[in-house]
Amino acid sequence: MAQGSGRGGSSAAPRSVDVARLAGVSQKTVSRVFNDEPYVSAEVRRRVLEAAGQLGYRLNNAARALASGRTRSIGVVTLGTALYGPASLLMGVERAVRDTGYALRVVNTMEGDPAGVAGAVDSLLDQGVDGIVISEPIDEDGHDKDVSIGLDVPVLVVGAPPPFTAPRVLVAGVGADLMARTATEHLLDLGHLTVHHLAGPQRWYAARDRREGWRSALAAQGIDRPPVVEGDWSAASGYAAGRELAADADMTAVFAANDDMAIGLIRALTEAGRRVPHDVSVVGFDDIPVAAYVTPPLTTVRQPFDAVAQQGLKRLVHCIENPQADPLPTSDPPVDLVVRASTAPPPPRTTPGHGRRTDSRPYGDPQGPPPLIGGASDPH
Amino acid sequence: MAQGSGRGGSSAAPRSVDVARLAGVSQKTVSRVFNDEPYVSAEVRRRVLEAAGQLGYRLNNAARALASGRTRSIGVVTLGTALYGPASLLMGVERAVRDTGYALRVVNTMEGDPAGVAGAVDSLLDQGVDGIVISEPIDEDGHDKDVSIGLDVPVLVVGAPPPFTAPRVLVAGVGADLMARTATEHLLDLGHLTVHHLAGPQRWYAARDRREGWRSALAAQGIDRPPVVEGDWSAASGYAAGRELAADADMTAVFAANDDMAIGLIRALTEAGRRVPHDVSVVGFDDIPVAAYVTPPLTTVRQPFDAVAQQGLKRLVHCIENPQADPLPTSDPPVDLVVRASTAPPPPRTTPGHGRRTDSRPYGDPQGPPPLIGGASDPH
DNA sequence: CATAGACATGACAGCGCAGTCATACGGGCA
DNA sequence: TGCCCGTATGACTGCGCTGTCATGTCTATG
Repeated sequence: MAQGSGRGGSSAAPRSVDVARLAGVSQKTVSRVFNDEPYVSAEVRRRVLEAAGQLGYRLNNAARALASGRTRSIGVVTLGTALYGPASLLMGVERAVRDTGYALRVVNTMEGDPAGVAGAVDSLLDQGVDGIVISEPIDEDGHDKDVSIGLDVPVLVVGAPPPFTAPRVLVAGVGADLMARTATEHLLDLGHLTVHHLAGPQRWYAARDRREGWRSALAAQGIDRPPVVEGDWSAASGYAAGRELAADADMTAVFAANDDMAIGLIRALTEAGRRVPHDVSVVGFDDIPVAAYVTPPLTTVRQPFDAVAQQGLKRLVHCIENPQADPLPTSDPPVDLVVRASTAPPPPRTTPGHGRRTDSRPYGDPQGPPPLIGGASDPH
Repeated sequence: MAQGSGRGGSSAAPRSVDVARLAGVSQKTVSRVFNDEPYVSAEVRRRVLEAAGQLGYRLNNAARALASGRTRSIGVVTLGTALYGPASLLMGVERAVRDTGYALRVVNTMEGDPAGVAGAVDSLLDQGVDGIVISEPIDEDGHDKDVSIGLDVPVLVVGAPPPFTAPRVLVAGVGADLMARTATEHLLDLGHLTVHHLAGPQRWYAARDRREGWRSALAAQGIDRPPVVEGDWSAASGYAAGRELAADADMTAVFAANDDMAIGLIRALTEAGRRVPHDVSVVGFDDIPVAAYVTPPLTTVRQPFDAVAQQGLKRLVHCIENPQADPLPTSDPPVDLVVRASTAPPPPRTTPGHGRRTDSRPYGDPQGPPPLIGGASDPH
């Protein structure tokens, strides 16, 4: 229909019949070649490929999807932010998807979007996908709690517990709780009596996870938990939190739920005369690209986005292609604490207030370990 | 085929015929309703929608694409990095695409990928898209120069000149050259005699653009250009460049092609005893989220990613849906220089070496304007 | 030498929709 | 009254591919 002109036309994308005719085989054989099906002789395969190349033939995906019932594409639901974590995860997913031979469809859920994750999933189902990846979902007002997937499409949830009612759900944890715990323990090991926590917005599962890791590290040692300060991931919110925390003279260590907030926090502390890491140690989370170069270089935790995405997608694809089979096992990603110069032992407690050192070295030149740049403890 | 079972089955996605039967209309009428075609009475439309809701019907996109020849999706080619610029642009594109009613397919080109942009475009064409957005392409060895799009699919190139041979190409500039020029002029206006440039990798058009803006600002005032130092966008490369530049005692101002490099640069200068902004002023590019909170808060240029993406997509969609019509006009995005505390007038030149001030205020407390946080000159 | 099996290919139907055309109805206008 | 046009609907076809099954050829084996 679209193309009413008779056979004579020279434009119009070539179809598999055209290739078949040119190669002197049946249309079905062309299909076999392009799907790597068995039982095609080398000679015929060669002829078909040559004819295809000559005509500039490419498989029509729509027809393929219609006939086979599979779209060979995977949908991803992401937050619509350029935040380092979500963005990195998305890139990891893209890389991983490409390896699997599937195509990628992307849909955002804007924060505050009433439709939320459910709407995004719906739109992916409309578009037609064989599997869905939900990356770091947030829990808008608790309403997303029970997103149910009507269709029998497997879902991979990354970085969150499964709040989804669906026939087949996989979970790929980035192990944020464990990593947060490691970060907190690092501070305790340095001798800090307790560790404050600058949390992310608790609507985010990722933020809750990190808080939980912090909580469990303190709980394991029977340490009381100072009140949690909550930010919104932004450096601005970290700055605001820092002004608040700076007032607490006993505060010597903070675990921030991401690097941006840690940087804002450090700035506020510095302005308030609390030196980092002299007076206060700060650990971030993410290892954003500039973390090693801010002042002081930030001790932080690096998330294995690529590894998580790759493993998760392998499992998702397995689940798509072997609907009955058991899901592949999952292995925990490694924890990677990057120790730089924003953490140090706490100041001596004999004299309350400032420590005994009165040298005038500016904050820009911390006395702790020298800035680690691309060195042994800054693997890359 | 896929489904051999007779009519009796209760699962299997409902088709438009099923809806038609239930609503007592023809299949074609259901199609009309779902495509908002004219000539459907209100009563029939209501009945169809009700039946569809009852059955949980959703249009089958593959069939639709096959029958109509349009996939209603747009492909994006991005670099596979979580760098702030590309990531923000991608998010902007996602938001904009959603508004247009198209779906989004995403493909990365990894840096160093021999196939490069051409391969990514090819894979999108394989997948079937009605339009393509190429976001901040890079020019791998100059080989990408002439990516030609065989199919008659309109292409929108963002942030680069059009190196593409295609029937229909649109360009959406982020105006990086103009912005770079503004940044450079800001430094000259402060009294700096010249401005050094820490460039991005010149394979990137974005990096070339910024260098060109810097060049033209100096050229306009007849100022000699110091040699360009080239980094790779990373803070590490900025740091390395900083060590190099710090040796040049005459150097008082640097325009860095992105914020990450600016931050690494500042760290290196600070370690070398060159205070920012006392001794050296630094301007970054991008306005990454932490830019206002590093030490010193970074003067930088904010790119209007959302505006560019939105306008570009509007034009692309127009081009898709009106193949013959003239492309929509383009308007230049606004330049947004965010002045913070990393720039100041140059030190007095009477005494070579350090300026006249000897006060011992640490760098963390710059004498320039106070850190601007969420204030008037930090609009957000 | 007959025959089962592995291999190689083709004929045919139909996936679920949108395009085209035919048809039927109702009112304004000559 | 008859005609035409705008409206509303349906029958039919085919988009380009893949699944199923039939068919044909060749080799190994009893």
